[in-house]
Amino acid sequence: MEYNFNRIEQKWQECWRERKTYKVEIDNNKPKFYVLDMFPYPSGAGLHVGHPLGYIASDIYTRYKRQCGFNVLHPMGYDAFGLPAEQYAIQTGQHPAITTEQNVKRYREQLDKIGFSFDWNREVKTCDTEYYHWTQWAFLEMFSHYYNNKTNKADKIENLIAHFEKYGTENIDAASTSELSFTAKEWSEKSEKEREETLQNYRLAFRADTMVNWCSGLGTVLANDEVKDGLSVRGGYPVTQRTMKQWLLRVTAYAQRMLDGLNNLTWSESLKEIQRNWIGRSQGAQVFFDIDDSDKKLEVFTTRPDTIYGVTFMVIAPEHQWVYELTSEGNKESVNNYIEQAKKRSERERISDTKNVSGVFTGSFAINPFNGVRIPIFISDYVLAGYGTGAIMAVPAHDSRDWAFAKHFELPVIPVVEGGDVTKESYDAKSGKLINSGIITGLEVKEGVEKMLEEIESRGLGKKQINYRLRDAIFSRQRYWGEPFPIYYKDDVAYPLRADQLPLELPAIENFGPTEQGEPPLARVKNWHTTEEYPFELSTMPGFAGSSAYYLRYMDPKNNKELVSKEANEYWRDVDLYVGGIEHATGHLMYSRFWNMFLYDLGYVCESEPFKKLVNQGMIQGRSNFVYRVKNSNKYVSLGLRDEYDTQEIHVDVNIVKNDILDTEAFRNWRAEFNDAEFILEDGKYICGWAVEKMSKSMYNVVNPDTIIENYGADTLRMYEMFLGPLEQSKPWDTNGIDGVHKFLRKFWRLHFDRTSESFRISDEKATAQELKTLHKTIKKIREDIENFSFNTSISAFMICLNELGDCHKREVLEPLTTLLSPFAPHICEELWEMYGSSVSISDAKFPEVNEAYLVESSFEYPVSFNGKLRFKRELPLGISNKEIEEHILADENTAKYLDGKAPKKIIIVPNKIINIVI
RNA sequence: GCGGAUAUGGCGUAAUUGGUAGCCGCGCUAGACUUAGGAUCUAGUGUCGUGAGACGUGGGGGUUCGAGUCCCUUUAUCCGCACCA
Repeated sequence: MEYNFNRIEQKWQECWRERKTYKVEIDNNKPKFYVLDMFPYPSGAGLHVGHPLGYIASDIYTRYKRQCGFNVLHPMGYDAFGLPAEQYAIQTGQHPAITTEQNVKRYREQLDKIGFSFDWNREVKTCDTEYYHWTQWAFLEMFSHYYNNKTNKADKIENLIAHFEKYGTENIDAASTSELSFTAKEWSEKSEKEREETLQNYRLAFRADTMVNWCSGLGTVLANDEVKDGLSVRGGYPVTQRTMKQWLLRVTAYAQRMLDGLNNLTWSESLKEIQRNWIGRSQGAQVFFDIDDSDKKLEVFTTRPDTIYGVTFMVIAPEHQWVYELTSEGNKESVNNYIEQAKKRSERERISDTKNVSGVFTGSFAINPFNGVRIPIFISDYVLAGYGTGAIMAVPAHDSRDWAFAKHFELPVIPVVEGGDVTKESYDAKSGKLINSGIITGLEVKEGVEKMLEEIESRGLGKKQINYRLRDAIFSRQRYWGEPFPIYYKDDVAYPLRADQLPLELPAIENFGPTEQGEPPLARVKNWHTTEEYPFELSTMPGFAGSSAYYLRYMDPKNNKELVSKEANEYWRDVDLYVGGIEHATGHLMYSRFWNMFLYDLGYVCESEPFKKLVNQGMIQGRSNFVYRVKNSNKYVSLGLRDEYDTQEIHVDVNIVKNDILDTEAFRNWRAEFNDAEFILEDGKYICGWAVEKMSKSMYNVVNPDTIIENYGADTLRMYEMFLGPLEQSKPWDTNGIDGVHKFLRKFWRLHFDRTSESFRISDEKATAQELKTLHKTIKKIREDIENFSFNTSISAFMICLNELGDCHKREVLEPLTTLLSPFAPHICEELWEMYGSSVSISDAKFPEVNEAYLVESSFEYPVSFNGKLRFKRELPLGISNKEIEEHILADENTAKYLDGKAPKKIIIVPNKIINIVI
């Protein structure tokens, strides 16, 4: 019987659906295991062959774990709110909900064809009201909590208010936008509006005037991780800096915990490093500098307090709050000009223009607190308003940026660390002896830092401080297709809805663009207010809101009383294995950890980290094919002959090319312009050129899983995707080579059938020792490979196994082999499993165990080397002593030949490895 | 500039973790069976050499009886961050 993969796969996919084979429930008799894929954004283009790579890997692992006796949670859903559907809506008027629904349907069809073991009963869509109910709920919880640095966890805002009522800000150590100071009496005298403004300084979800990334192309603000090189990640529109009133999440409160938490996670080092860089912890000191003729003190942050004697000027950012106060009469004009210019520059210009030094003198002077020297204060955009205090003490001798600035404005450069020649360039190294440095002269840099920190604190000039690069996440988007904020305004003061008023449903609208006044689309909704007619917030939440806690919702997706029940959470706990792309390193994976830690503080979840182990699958790039058109003709020349002509390279659809050979008929039919194409062939074939490029429609290199499944079957697709190379490596998709794994499956199928009668027939004959050895070697290898996510080598192991078995039709060998193969190729194995006479799904079969007894060897073939060069091999029994081995070898006639009369200097014997004789 | 990763046949890759480099697959070559094959099967396939053999894991150096693997140095490619004080 032929291996009819189309029939088999369809049959089993239907069967699994009907029997609900992959439905999971809490089962306290079994250990749990949670395997999660990053849920997709259902885009209009559908899945290409690169998308399921991670899903296939996680599915293999899921099926394996299940056969090993775990109760495995393996859900799937859709990250359905987002920009593309909304951009499409603006262009076409088609409601994003409809577009999304269509795309979800298409995704589901494509996913189903690959044969995944998802529990679809637990499907979530972030745009479903029942789902975003809990996104809104979490937001309200953040709104009503602040971060207590003393207990190092989130605490109820009521407790903070109670403290204010009794003691004011005294003894408060809380994460805040700015440090406030007031008494209990002052608090009691505040109006309701003033109190709310004060509380916004502490809330974990809060509203503030803040410098934001404004993207006029998308008509919305963006978070830092949504901007790259001054352009929006989605769409590539330019981004400018602006001050706007926005909702933010105080993720910075959790910076240290997010940093520490990384140490206990089984994530790749590179991914952890990306998060560490993104958090960007730096330890240093806050120092106040007196300002000449003023009672103000300029606050700076420095990681090098040891270089304070080398400070020759100060620099503040153009956006610094004291810019105007520090500017003297005579400098007003130039300062104003500079600030105006700085405002106009986009983020992109500022980034690309880092080599040009620019700045302007304010006319003010600061006083160095250690040597009393009067130092000028400048304004320059190389100092960022958003980091530290927006002001720096400049040490040109030991900081390259300060050095460039000093050279440009001809400011003095005073070396304070021995080691470099500061007339040529700054000496930035953090080692050497301190010189010209008063009380710390002669100390090493490290000692100097310590000493200065003590001095700064004891003299009351400042204190030790830790700064983070991480910014609070801007949480509002001036967009329609997202979760509405459960917030209304009374007298411009934000009030939360009560939990029992949730969910606040996203109202339907018809025009999805911003209003003429530039307000968000929700401003078009007539009844967008509470029953008391207080207006709701017009912004919606960003994409990461919905994806931050979806892994919790899968545990208990239909619960309409809470995000997740205690029972479900305590059983499923956290994600044991998370598979997804590295592109979420600074976005989703940061926000999710923050969100989870917050819920952990409140006692809603029992694990502080959501994703224990994480595997980043590589990106699948496209492999484009080219034809070469002879210029000014409709002739096309094959790759090897193109040098003889003047040609033009044209992308050709990879689906009409096989093994780089063009299907010339299909090419003629591909597009009208090629209808009468002529070909200059080599060896009767048209060979195409190729290149690795991004997989995209415009390169005609998109390969759909559907096409592959039609031609080779889902099992072949699954195995080939794994065979392509190590999971974590990026690689181009190349359909060449798929025949190899397909042939393997066909061969495996044929072993179960009688050649002549074509009926299912396997023999009950006892397996030979050699066959059992091959089988158990393979079981061992496959087990190790799956645990190590080395799926490419496990496919090789299967192939080797079949090669070694040859024409073996024995049940004793083939039946365990079928189970072993079933996580990789579930359809064909289910079909065979049924023929073996089983009535249950193969996913309930026990994963084969290794019997080491079959693997025991009695002898070992030693490679014998002379001076490290292999000369011959000698088989010797196992377990004999090194002395006996030596005797055997010295007695060997080959040895005598290679020794050539000389005596060996040394004989190295590594049991079961090698024998090396040094002459 | 800082940080991370990678480099092995014509191609994708493998190597028991310091012990026979190139497993497995693609491609290619030859043969068999075929009316035919982009089907199937068999054999071969790192380079040079008729051969014995020599050379070979981006380049250079080192440690070692022995290095793809460890150390130093250098080059190239990819990724992340980037006036972060």
